Amino acid sequence: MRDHPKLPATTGRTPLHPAMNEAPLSTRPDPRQNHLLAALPPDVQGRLFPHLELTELPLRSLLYESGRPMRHVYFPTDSIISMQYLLESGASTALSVVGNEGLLGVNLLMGGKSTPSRSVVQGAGHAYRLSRARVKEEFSRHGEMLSLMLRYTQALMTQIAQTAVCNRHHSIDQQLCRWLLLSVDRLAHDSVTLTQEFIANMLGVRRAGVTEAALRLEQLGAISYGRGLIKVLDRTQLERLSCECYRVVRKESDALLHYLP
Amino acid sequence: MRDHPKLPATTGRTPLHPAMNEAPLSTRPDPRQNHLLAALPPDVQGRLFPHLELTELPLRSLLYESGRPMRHVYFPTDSIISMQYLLESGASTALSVVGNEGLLGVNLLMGGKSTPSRSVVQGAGHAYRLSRARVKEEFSRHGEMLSLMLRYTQALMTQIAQTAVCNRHHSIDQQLCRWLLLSVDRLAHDSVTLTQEFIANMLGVRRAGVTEAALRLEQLGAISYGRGLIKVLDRTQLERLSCECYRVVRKESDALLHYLP
DNA sequence: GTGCGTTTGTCCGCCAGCGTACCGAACTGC
DNA sequence: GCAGTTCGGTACGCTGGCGGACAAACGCAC
Repeated sequence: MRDHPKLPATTGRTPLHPAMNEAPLSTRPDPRQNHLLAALPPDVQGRLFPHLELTELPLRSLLYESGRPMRHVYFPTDSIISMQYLLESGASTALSVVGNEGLLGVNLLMGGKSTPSRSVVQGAGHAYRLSRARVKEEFSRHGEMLSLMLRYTQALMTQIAQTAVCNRHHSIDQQLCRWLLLSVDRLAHDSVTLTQEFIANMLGVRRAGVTEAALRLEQLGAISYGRGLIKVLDRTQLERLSCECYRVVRKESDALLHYLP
Repeated sequence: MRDHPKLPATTGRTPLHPAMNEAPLSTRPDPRQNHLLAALPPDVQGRLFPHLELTELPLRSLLYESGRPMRHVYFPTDSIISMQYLLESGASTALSVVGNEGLLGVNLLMGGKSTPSRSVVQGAGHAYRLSRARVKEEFSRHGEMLSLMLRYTQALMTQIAQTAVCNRHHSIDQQLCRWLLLSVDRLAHDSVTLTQEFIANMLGVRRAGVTEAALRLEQLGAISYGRGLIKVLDRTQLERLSCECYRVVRKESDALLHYLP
């Protein structure tokens, strides 16, 4: 009963499968900006890298739509994508945040064709993608690719689980901190370009609720912001204000993925 | 800030690894009561079944403790287990409900050794278990076992994700309905033996909140209950009163697992 | 530099759920 | 059959976040 209809958000404003902008090889960013791709052994890289398609991901475009067939697996390089669930009422909740530490489309890897959730670009940038067939083929070799992706899946599950916990027990302030930290961790710089409206949609709260929380964080000197740009000024403080959920997710991903080759 | 310290729940009251009660082979329940075990091809069954250990799971015992090494994968036959996260404050939230349709310990399968969550028996009964080594060995064959478990993992992720959504947007009444349905779906009969206190711990809400919700459901004729026993009288109504979260989870698991061999 | 759409700040009434506490009824053990 | 414990019902004041709405600040386009 706490549903609050929201604009159907980004649906329809942007194409479902954003045009693939294939840049000339010489100017392509290094696929190894993505930690998972970087962690693959040379022989696997040799097989896969020629098939990677560079894809431009404009803000608010959709990688996957709920229930629709998924055609590719995406490896973000400098983009950030949120998995979120859109309710019948139009409200939504973000389930996880994925950047260059991970990939999108784990279900494809696991034999599924779609998910109930959708994936929205929350930080414009790029990703490399591989077709379903190509990924399956590599998967069927049961090599390093498989075990790496499975480990990542665990980290992702932890993140989703912790979102559930956070949604039940923690204040908007704490959730905003968690979410800012998760986003900033996945960027080379320390600013997130998003409006409060968008953030409210991510967290599944009122826009006004985000305004109030952001004001408090600004007064504490943890962030500064304005018109769609949030700068993290004091990371340490943000971590202190955040709930245990952030720390749990961080610790778990570090443990599972940070000792990559 | 909405944390509300609870009794550290079942911790310490019951042994972490409940004594394994190996029944004589003749009286062992059929492992195929568990849908996943049943779905394995005969050759895999032939390899694994001799190594299955029947385990008795008393109410409130723990299969896994947060952060502690996991030694077995469990396949419930007539028991129900909840994965839940225990917060520093002592509060908790259930992330998923697992019965004879699934298994516990997916992270083991995926190369992990522990999870931040713990697993609590919420319906006494039995499960078969396999040692980590045995499972890994079978997994390394990359056969039906692997693909089956991966498909189950997807269903589990959906359940956890939907818990996150539900926690954000739906009333206690709706969550109670969802949770009762998920539990009853995993039982041969239609009663759940649990106190309101325990349910409150699962959902991460006040005990009094559960009382109020249960009263409403009883007045509507959907359930009857008393002293730790809840009977589902009108399943259809319960589904109607429940939120979309239940339906999404149900549909997704059916799609992934119901067309099993 | 004017105008308009976007973004952010603020306000108000409302309520679900919280924390806490107390009580009686039902069951258990002796 | 009595004492002690567990379980469920109820009450009360409180508050975070909701829904809705309006206005000010900002910046882009012309």
